[in-house]
Amino acid sequence: MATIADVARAAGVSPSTVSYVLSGRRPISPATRARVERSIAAMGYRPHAGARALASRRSNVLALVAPLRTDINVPVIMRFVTSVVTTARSYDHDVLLLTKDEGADGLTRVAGGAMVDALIVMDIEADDARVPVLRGLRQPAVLIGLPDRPAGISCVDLDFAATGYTAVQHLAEHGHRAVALVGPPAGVYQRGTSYATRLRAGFDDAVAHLGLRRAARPCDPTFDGVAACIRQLEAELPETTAFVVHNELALAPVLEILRASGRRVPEDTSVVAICPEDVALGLPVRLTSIDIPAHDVGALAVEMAIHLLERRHGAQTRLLAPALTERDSCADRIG
Amino acid sequence: MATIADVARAAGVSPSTVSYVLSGRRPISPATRARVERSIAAMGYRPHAGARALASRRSNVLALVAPLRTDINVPVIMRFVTSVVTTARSYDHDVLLLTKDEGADGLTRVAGGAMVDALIVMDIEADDARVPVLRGLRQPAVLIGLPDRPAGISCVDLDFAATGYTAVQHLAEHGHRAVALVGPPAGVYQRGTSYATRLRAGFDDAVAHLGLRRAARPCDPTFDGVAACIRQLEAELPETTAFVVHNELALAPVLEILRASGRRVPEDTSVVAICPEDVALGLPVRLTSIDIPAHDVGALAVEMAIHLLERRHGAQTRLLAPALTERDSCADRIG
DNA sequence: TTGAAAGCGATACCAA
DNA sequence: TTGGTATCGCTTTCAA
Repeated sequence: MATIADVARAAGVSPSTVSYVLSGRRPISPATRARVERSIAAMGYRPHAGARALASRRSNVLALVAPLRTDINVPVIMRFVTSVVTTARSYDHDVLLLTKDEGADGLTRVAGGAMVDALIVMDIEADDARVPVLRGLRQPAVLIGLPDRPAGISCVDLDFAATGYTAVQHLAEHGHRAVALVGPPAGVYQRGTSYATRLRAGFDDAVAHLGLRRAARPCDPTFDGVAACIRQLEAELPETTAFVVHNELALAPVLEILRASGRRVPEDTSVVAICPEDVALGLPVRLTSIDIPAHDVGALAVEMAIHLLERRHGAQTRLLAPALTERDSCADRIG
Repeated sequence: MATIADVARAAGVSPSTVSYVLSGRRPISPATRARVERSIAAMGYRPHAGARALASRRSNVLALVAPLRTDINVPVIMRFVTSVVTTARSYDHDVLLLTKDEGADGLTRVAGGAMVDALIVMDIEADDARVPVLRGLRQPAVLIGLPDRPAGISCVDLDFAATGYTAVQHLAEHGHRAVALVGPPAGVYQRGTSYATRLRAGFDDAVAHLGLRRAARPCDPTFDGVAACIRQLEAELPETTAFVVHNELALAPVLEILRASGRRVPEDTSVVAICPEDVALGLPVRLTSIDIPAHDVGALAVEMAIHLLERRHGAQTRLLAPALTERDSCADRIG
């Protein structure tokens, strides 16, 4: 493989000049630049990433820790990952993918070995053991999610509390007085994954402030699981006229079960979903929904990481405001 | 950060001894080893990945190129990714994730810069422009999928031709004489993604050999898309009594549409799915299915890459035999 | 505007 | 069984 010295020789300049042509960190005369660039192209030269990382103390790689489980919410995860990878590339970084299962050790491994310049960590739990570890690292970190004590670490996420509030408010404005929440699977709550509890808190707040009645349950995203969930919700609150569904995989079964039991959406029962837009559009009824802006959140996470690296700012928390889109699953409650 | 020299000094040995303790590439006396390991632990020493890559000509990173689009087949992709990442870790490698959108340039970039020791590439098209590029790289590559001309490159995949054949054969054994194929979205065929055409070929082979009639169509995985697809299939072959569905996202709509039009599964209409096991189990009817063994394929791809690196063998193609699991969506055709 | 050379932090060869 | 050290390929400071 050609090295920087080979290129320099071929161009009749010193290695440092080649380096500066590549980095643009000092002015180069047009003539020299042209000769160097021609040699680079002719030899198909690529800087050795390891050598570069060693000398510059920058790997140009971001770590992304994703919950690679098959049991939940896969399409949304994939959207975050896609957004992070493509945005990272636009900042000249690559992405090293770790699973959440590696836990804190994985973080110290890739950070300690200087494999990565910064870390982006998804699926943050309320009392996440990884947060103190991240605080101790040399590299900056951005959390996608919100732990109980985010001090000193950057976070970015949808504002799930506002999302829960907004969903209920919308239903209240349509005259609904009794609303039921179909939540994520029980495991999500048990792990303390904070988006679930935050949404629930906003939901409860709105119910209280607006003087409604409510029922709320976690929900397994299988057909039987959804059926059981709805049965329990209606046993608890028989006058329910609207559902807030915060569980992407449960959406199709919810619609199917309502239909099978003779309740039309939206004429008899209203539904507000919290899910990505294309999911809301891909079901038999076009769902009124609050988007999970995975693309924006992922891109913002990368930008924050890059800015942290450039010391453009310190740790900060950014919660994106929810946006509700009215479609065909919500109607006025008559009478 | 502590370096190997710091550790050596603290342990009263030379840097090379520390290196050999870490790599196990030469015998070390128990006493020395203990002292070194104690220093390593005490100082929290981690070898610098870049320095190591520079000196050893090994990054211990695998590139994984995945189709990070949101429009198709997301959960299966995620399974491949998960399997590759976890298996790579078991061979002491990390995974750099690239999107298919980066194309051949992405491959030459990470390979040319020696960021990775080997590449694993998903979603291979019949005449994939990346294959000749991979052939020219210094690093070995493993394709998940099967191009038209795989010479010189390792491939691993489910045997989709055998899968299509098996699905039809199973239906024929149950007395079905007219079968319809609900395929992947048209885009998948247009891109020439080979699994789609290979399955289709096996499907057609079986139909011919067993003397059946058939219709086959691509299918958009939205509710409306599936409805249109089924309508067209039945217009083309009104006597259809069974569906082979090679489109994960279409499964729920297919069942719903059949049910809505008064056809019971399996009493009136049989369905064989090609999909991951948990998808087959998560629908209102437990589906008779042929598993897409994403976990096995991903793990095998990593193992092949590692063996290629160790020069344990040369390029080879491995197609995994399909396994059909009978569940509740297939019944004998009476009369 | 450019060059020379000192690191960066490992590995692995050559000696002992 | 261990040590010394050249080497990997680049960045960046210091000089010119």
